[in-house]
Amino acid sequence: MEEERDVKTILIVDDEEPIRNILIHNLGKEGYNVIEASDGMTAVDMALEQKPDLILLDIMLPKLDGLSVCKRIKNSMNVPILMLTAKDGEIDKILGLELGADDYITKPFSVRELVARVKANLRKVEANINISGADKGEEKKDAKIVVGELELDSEKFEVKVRGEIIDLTLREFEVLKFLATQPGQVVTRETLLEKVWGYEYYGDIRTVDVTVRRIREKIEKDTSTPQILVTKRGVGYYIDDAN
Amino acid sequence: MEEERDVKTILIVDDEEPIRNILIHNLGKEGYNVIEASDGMTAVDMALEQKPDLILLDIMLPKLDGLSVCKRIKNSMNVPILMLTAKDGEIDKILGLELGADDYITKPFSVRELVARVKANLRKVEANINISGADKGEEKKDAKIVVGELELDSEKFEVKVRGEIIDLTLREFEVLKFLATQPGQVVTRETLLEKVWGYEYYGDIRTVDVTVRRIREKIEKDTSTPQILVTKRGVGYYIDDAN
DNA sequence: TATGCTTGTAATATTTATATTACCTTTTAT
DNA sequence: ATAAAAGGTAATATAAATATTACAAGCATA
Repeated sequence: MEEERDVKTILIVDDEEPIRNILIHNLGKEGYNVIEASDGMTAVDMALEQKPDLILLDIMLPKLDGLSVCKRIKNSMNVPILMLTAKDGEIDKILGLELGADDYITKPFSVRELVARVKANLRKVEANINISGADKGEEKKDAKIVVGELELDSEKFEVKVRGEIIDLTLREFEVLKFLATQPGQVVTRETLLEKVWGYEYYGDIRTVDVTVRRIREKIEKDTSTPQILVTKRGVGYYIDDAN
Repeated sequence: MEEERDVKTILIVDDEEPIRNILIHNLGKEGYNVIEASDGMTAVDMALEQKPDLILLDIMLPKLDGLSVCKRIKNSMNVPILMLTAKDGEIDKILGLELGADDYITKPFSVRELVARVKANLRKVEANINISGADKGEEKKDAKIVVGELELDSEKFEVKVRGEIIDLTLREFEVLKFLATQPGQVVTRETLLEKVWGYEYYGDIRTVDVTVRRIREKIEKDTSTPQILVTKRGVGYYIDDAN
């Protein structure tokens, strides 16, 4: 029978001290040995030197972003990496770019859930079970979304309207994509701010209106009577799939 | 017209007077009604008595610490609480988050950021009140209501009558939805005003009639002999589910 | 560091929803 | 049948949400 192995070490990488403290406290309480880094460079160094059993990695980092950190570490060692993200759009990057992240969790996360995920990932490694973050969102493979005369390609970040390629900025693309993944469903501005801009965003709600207008300028025949990206007054916006 | 309607009240809880003053000044400037408490006990009392729309709560307090205050208040009312924390000794914050604090901000904070966070949190609450559970992703249970030849979809804010999609305004939709959730049940105008328009609404009762009429124009074959949204003379309105 | 592109902000204009009012019609009770 | 009550309607006024615009700030790139 296998005895309990020595204490597991977890490396936390986040530039916000409060977040690190939350994690240190809770994971420490669970009996893990916790080490921390506040920027990407340091994270890579610590990972290679101390060889933690698991890494919690924020995607937004100074000096070297989380995605690059993930790639570099995965390049030279096989440690489970759990990514922290602030908005839904970032999940695509994690899953799509084949960085080798093993799991992800969106902020704001419940501490209980995070601890559970950490445990699960450690367990799986120990049992040598091959896991991938993809088991969370199978349908994420839908790189292409087609709604009416709208086509989105999340891999190419390309949009076609009536067959014609349209050039959207990243922000515009993400808003359109979020709406297009659930055609007909009315989405509030608040939801868009949270899912596209990120929960940490605290700006004017009208920002959404302006972005919507810019999208419309590019995809609608007549901006004054939108046929695709439609307003539901008093509620928010939706993609009209009635066609 | 009066201007007392939606002035939001914010309770500031901090033992340092200078901090309180900064907050009072800045939030007051933004048009909020600001009340203050300098210790935990008073804070709980004031919260329960005055029912502020949002609470700014320092974690370090005399008499009763911020965490306990948070817990007590959250226990008896559902108000957004924004925790203020000093930059060191942050471990406690975790607990704050687990206790149901909605957000936190670390000292020293930028006033601009704090005001933005306050706004964001109030906005979130408001969005949830106005469009009840619409995109909270919680209970999809009552997303669709079908009564006779009437179908309501609360996610799409869409109404179908005899298969045909009808375009209702938000107010119309909410009245119809309220009635449709309890088919056959007669609802008074007063109840509708309270449930759809809101507690604090004091306006003409005729408003209901007019709204009902507009709904009828859209869903009834013949407005002079309503088959779906029916009047119960002397009482109010109801959805006829006898069909 | 200059340049162009993206994004956010704030002020204003426009559109749409909603409320209110006055008056009309129907029902009810006597 | 008639008055009183209840409800309906349409026109208009008001309020609110949204659209638009111009500009500024940020960022990356050359």
